[in-house]
Amino acid sequence: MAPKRVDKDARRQEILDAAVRVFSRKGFAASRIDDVAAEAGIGKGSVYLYYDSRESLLEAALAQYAAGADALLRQAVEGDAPPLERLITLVHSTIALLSTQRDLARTLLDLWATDHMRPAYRAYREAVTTVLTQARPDLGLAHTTVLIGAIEGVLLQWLIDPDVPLADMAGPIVDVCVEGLRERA
Amino acid sequence: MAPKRVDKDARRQEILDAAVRVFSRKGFAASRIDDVAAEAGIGKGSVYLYYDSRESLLEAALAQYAAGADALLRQAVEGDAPPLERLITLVHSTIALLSTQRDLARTLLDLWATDHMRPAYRAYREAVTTVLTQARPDLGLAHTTVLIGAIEGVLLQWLIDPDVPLADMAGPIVDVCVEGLRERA
Amino acid sequence: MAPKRVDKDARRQEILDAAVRVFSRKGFAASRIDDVAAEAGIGKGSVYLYYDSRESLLEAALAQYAAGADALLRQAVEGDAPPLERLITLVHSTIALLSTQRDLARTLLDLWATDHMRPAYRAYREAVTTVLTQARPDLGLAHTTVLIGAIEGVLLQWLIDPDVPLADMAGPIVDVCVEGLRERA
Amino acid sequence: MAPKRVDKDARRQEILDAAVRVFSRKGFAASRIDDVAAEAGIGKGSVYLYYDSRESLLEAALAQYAAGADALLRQAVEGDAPPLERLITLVHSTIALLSTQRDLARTLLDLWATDHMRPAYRAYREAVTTVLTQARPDLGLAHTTVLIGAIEGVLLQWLIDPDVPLADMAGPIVDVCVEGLRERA
DNA sequence: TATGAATGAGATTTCATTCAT
DNA sequence: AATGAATGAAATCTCATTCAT
Repeated sequence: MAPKRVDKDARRQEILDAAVRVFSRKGFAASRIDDVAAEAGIGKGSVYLYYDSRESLLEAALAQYAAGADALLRQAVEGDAPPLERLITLVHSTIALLSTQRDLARTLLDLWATDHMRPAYRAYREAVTTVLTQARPDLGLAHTTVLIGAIEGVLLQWLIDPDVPLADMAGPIVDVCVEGLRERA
Repeated sequence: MAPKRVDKDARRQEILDAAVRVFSRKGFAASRIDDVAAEAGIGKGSVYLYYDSRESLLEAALAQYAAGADALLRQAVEGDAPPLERLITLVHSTIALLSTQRDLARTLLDLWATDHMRPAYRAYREAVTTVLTQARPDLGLAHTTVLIGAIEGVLLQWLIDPDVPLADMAGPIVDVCVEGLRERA
Repeated sequence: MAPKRVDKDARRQEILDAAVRVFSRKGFAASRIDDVAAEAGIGKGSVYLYYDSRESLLEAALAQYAAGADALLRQAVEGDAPPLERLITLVHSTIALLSTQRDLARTLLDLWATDHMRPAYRAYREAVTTVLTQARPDLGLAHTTVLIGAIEGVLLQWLIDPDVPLADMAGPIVDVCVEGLRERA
Repeated sequence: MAPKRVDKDARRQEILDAAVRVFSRKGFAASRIDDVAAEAGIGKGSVYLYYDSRESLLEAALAQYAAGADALLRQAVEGDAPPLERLITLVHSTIALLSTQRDLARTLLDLWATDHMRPAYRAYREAVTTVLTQARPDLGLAHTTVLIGAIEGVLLQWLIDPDVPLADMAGPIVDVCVEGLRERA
């Protein structure tokens, strides 16, 4: 029974990975169930043995990302290190998380303007705001917005142009948007 | 001789505006020609008197934005003012341009990850890079990327949450990403 | 009043001629009212001042041909000359009629397999049969069919390939299908 | 592994046969995909599993005819029998081919004046010309045209009026257009 | 469990016809 | 009388989902 379960879960994940690759290449709107099945190397009908609908594949992709992101956010908000350090860590780890999952990141971007992303996005904004406020109670929402913007905007550039060295950008972002702030203090 | 209701150019623009509003609400992929026609208050077939296809509505929206953006970029690159001032002006005017056209901006975002946006996006990046290099030859690509990222990232937040005061964000962006740089020099 | 009437009739005929040219070029099925109006150099709506519908343009074209053909058939059936001579005249004049109206002939062919052509076609077959029977009571339906076939088949070839010298084909047809018969008698 | 109902090739042929029947009844221009699907007893979308478009159904019908006709033409041109005999055989077998496929023949006629038929038609004319020239080098293009015309014209009559005994017409055509020629030699 | 043929709702697009000017 | 913008019914084609095997 147990091995059976492992197989099913593994197959479920294979299909999800295939779906995310397809979504990344063509965008969710242009991605067909046929494409996902072909990418996963299975029959089209089999996709429906693991996911209820095309839409549910999308939800599973978002949920998978949210799970990873959630851990980072919790660490940042609840950690023991000084707030500024936790903030820097969050920037680094967020970028690290995304830079290893380019297909997923592209899929997220494809949905950024839809209601699907609303919750994940809100959580992220709130966590950064919380930590930045802990670190610098004197700074306002505007600075949070700029910092978050810098992270997302750099991500955006990398998604369009893979030559943008995303993994190396955490440093400059911190230099400009966070360390710069520290210096002035 | 006299046009039945409005002249053709005006009607063309009405339809495009309606389309952009629909694209903004539902995303391009989920927008139907019926929706656009209903939004414009005309029959479905009439849309095709002014645009060849659904796709061409999209292209017209992009072209309209590109025309506005192009003027800003040219001013920034070719203007007489000192480079740093031109850069600041570009940030302010880009945000001013977009903040008055929220629906169009959302449509652009909906397409950000597609090939459609590639050219406009590249032009923008190159212009900012050019001016920033004029202003601060010592700074590298990484700083350009952060600055562009901050602008786009702030835009992104405003698109998802209209309460983000986009029109007021040019100042903080400049403070953090540009003025900060000046001080250090 | 009279000149007004003449104008209307002339315009009606202009439109019909334009329609036949368009039908000839594109086939009736692919011909649009817009095409006809453009060919006639008038507005699309004006076509409807002279013809009730697209279909009625087609009927008018057929009626016009039928009127010309009818005269030929009557001459052949009712004329005073010897039957064989009347038959030869019919072959010559039918081909003469069609060879000066290639556009109309193409339009007819486009409709050959439709119910529209049934009556005109039946009248033609009956007339030829009548005259051939008068000329050669000993010959059967099969010979009529071959003769009619030869005429139509030659026409067909000319419609597809304008280089076929239709106007010169009446002679050979008569030689083979009619004179050949006479010789044997 | 086992096909659900019939194997794909058989289903493809069923659909084509249904399409040809519909084309025959209504003409290609007036034939709807729904009609074809209904005639084949399947759903509308299923037609598209086997043919890319409405147009491709037409092309398949033409290709199917062309394949059969091609065999006849090759036999006539390359056979060992005396030329005149091969010509007579060609007339007989062409009519035999068409008389067993009335629906297909009507479809062909529906397209006679279109570019689709140009190649098949040209091949046919060339083959007849070749063989007739072998048989009677003294006869010119005009006689070929009359012979081809007689065949096609008889076919035409049968298509409009099924009572015309097409299968019995090869004899009279040969008598008039071919044997008649022999006698004179 | 796995498959892919079959389906039909729904989308895009065309165009004959109408009618306000 | 003449126009051509506007319309919407009807056609083609797509594809998520189902289900017989």
